[in-house]
Amino acid sequence: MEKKSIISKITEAGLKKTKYRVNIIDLLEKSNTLLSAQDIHTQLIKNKTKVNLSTVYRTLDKLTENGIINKVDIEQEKQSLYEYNRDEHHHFLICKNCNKIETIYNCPLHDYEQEIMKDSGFYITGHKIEFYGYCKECQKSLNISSL
Amino acid sequence: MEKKSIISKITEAGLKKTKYRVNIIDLLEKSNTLLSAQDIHTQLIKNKTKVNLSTVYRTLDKLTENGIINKVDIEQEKQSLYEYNRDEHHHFLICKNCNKIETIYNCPLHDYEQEIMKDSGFYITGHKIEFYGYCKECQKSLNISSL
DNA sequence: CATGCAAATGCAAACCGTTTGCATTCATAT
DNA sequence: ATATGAATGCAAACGGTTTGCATTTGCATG
Repeated sequence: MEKKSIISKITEAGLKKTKYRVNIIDLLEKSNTLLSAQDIHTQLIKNKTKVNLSTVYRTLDKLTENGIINKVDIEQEKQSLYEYNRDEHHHFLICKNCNKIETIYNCPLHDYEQEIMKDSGFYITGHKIEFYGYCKECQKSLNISSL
Repeated sequence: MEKKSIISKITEAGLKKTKYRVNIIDLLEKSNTLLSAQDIHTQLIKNKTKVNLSTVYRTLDKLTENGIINKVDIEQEKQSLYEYNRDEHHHFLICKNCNKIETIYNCPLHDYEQEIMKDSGFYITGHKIEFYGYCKECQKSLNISSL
């Protein structure tokens, strides 16, 4: 993503443009994996951007509040993870062996939610699914026959 | 559940029968809500069973490892919660207003999992769903029209 | 019933990801 | 150019959970 549109993301949210916000959005937008606050901190330091870990946390909070990024809490991960928000509903496939996290973009729950609402009276506004299992590579190395 | 069958649960798992294990299983089996380690500790103290919090944690770990209870991590809850394992596949409805957690017992994901496995090559062994929204009572108090 | 051994427990301290209070610096509206 | 509130750095606190170690307990065995 160009720097311009990163900056407009920030200002449109009513936030001040700071180098950390720009850098962190950029990092997340470019990353093809979920990143923890620590990961991001390490990356920034590596890129010669000295920054305090607590600033990273505060930045991530602000960006999450404003819908620019998503905070993702995965069951067995101790650290919260973050991703750039591309406004695409998705869920994660979590490998129990190598801990790799894959993303899937279709979701079958819409009809089912209607059904639950009718049956239970609970008004559903969102959901989260995590699938656990073994990725292609680990199936081979662990000798798991998938189908 | 009678005390006898609690004890056989413990011994069948190859664990020593201790008063804490018996009491904690009993508590969870009787509870109609999920309980945290703290909740359980408080309950035991209230029932005149002096016990250390770290023992509660160790007991819950052991019982979880042996499939007698389930550990449940809910997104915004800081503490892990525990429930007696009734071997019924289920998911939770989490009220964003009062934080009450309801349980639902049917699940539409089986067919969908087959599809994902075929499409992605990822071998799925389990999943977790959380639904967020508003329970019946909170819909009234917050004036949310559900349908 | 006595005994030995591994497992379970209590206690205090550590752990670790995250948050917070406060003084300083910075972004931006005027 | 400047004033003002927001953002940052730093160190310390927080809080749920884990751990090391000395002591106690459950239970298999004789």
